Amino acid sequence: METTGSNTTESAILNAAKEIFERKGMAAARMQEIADEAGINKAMLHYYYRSKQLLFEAVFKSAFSMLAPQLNEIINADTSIFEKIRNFSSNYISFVLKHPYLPNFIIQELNRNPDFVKKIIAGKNFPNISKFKQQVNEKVEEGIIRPIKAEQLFINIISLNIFPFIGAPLLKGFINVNDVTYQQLMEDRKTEIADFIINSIKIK
Amino acid sequence: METTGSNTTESAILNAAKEIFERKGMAAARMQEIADEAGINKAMLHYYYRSKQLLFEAVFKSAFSMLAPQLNEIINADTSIFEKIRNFSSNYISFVLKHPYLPNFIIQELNRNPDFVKKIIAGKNFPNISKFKQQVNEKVEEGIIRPIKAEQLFINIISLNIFPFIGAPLLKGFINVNDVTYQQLMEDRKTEIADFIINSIKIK
DNA sequence: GTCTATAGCCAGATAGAC
DNA sequence: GTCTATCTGGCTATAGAC
Repeated sequence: METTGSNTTESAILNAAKEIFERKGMAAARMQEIADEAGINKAMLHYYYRSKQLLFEAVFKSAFSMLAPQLNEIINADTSIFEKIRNFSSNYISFVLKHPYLPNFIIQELNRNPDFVKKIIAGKNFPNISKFKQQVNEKVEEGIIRPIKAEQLFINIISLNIFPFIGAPLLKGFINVNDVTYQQLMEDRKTEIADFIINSIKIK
Repeated sequence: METTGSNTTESAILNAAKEIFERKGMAAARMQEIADEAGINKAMLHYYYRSKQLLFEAVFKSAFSMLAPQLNEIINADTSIFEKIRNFSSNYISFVLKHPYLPNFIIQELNRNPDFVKKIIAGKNFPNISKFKQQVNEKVEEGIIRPIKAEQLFINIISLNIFPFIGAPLLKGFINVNDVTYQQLMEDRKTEIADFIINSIKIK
C-alpha cells in the first residue's frame, strides 16, 4: 500500500502539531515550529495537510476523540451513580495528568470558534446526557440522593474535575505552592472529588 | 492638566482593546480591529500604548484587577465560612454574567504566558489564601465541618464557580440546551453552588 | 516524498503632514 | 492629537529541482 510508507512522516507531523497547537493554541502556533518539532521541512506540512487550518482540524478531532470516551463513561456506564462518579474522577485525573495541555486546548478552541462547536456536536462522537439525567431523577425519587437537578450535578462533576487543570496557574498562585506540591494535590483529588460530591448528595 | 484632554481617547482605546482581546485572545486579536472598535485610527493605538504587547498588558492588568477583589472576598472577609461561600458564589456569578469573556481571558493568557504569571503574582493585588486556610482548619477541629484540606475546599469553590462559564460551549453541547436556558442554569447556581458545598462539608 | 527558494500577503509599527 | 501613507518583518503557501 502506498500509504504505509508515508505513514511515519504523516504521524510525526500530527504528533508535532498536537504538541505545538495544544501548548500555544491555533492563532499563536507557527508552522515552522511544528516542522522543527517533527524534524522535517515546512513544505511537508502542506504536502500532507494542505493548510494550517486543516492540520489544526485534524489535531482537534484527534484530541477531542481522546476525551470523549472519558466523558462518555460518566454518562452511559451501567453502574450505580456513586460508582460512576468515583470511576470518572479517578480515570479522568489519571488521564489528564498524562496530557496536561489537552483540556485547556479543547475548551479554548471551542470558545474561540463558536461555529466550530456545531460541527463537533453534529458528529457522532458527541455524548448525550439523557441517560445520566434519568438515573439521577430516579435516585432522587427513591430518596437515595437529595433533590438536585441532573444538569447541575453534571456541571458540578465536570467543573470539579476539569477546572483544576485549566486554572492551574491561577490556583498555584493563590494557594502558593510549587508544581510538585500542586501535582500531589491533583493526585489526592482522584478520591477527594468523589467524596466531596457524594457527601453532598447522598442521604444517610 | 494635559492628560485630561487625552483621557477620552485613551480610555476609548482601552475599552475597545478589552472587548477585542477578551473575545479573541492576544494572538488572534488585530490592532486594526481594536482601532475600528474604538472608532479611531490604528496609529493612535501606538501613540498611546507604543506596542500591541504593552496595550495587551494594560488590558490584562485592568481585567485582573476587576476579578481580584471578588476573589479576595472569599479569602479575607470577616464572616463565617458558610456566609463567605454563599456571598462569593452569588456575587461572582452576578459579576461574570455581566462580563462573560473575562474569566476565560484571564485563565487563557495565564496559561499561554507562564512567565507572565510571575509578574502578576509579584504584584500587590494578588491575594493569599492563609486566612481562609486557618478558618477552615479551626472549623474542622471544632467539628463544625468534616475533615477537608483547606486547599482542596478552595479549589472546589473556585472550580464550581468559574468553570461553568469557561466551559460553556462544551457544557451546552453535553446537556443540550440553548443559550437562554443555560443562562437560567447559571442564575440558579447563585444559590445552588453554596448549597452543594455546604451540604458536603457541614456536619449536622 | 522531500527539500530549497520564493511568492504573496498581512499585520505591527513608524514617518510625516496637518 | 489625529490622520494617511508606507515601511518592514514574518508567516502561510506554492513552485520547482531532485
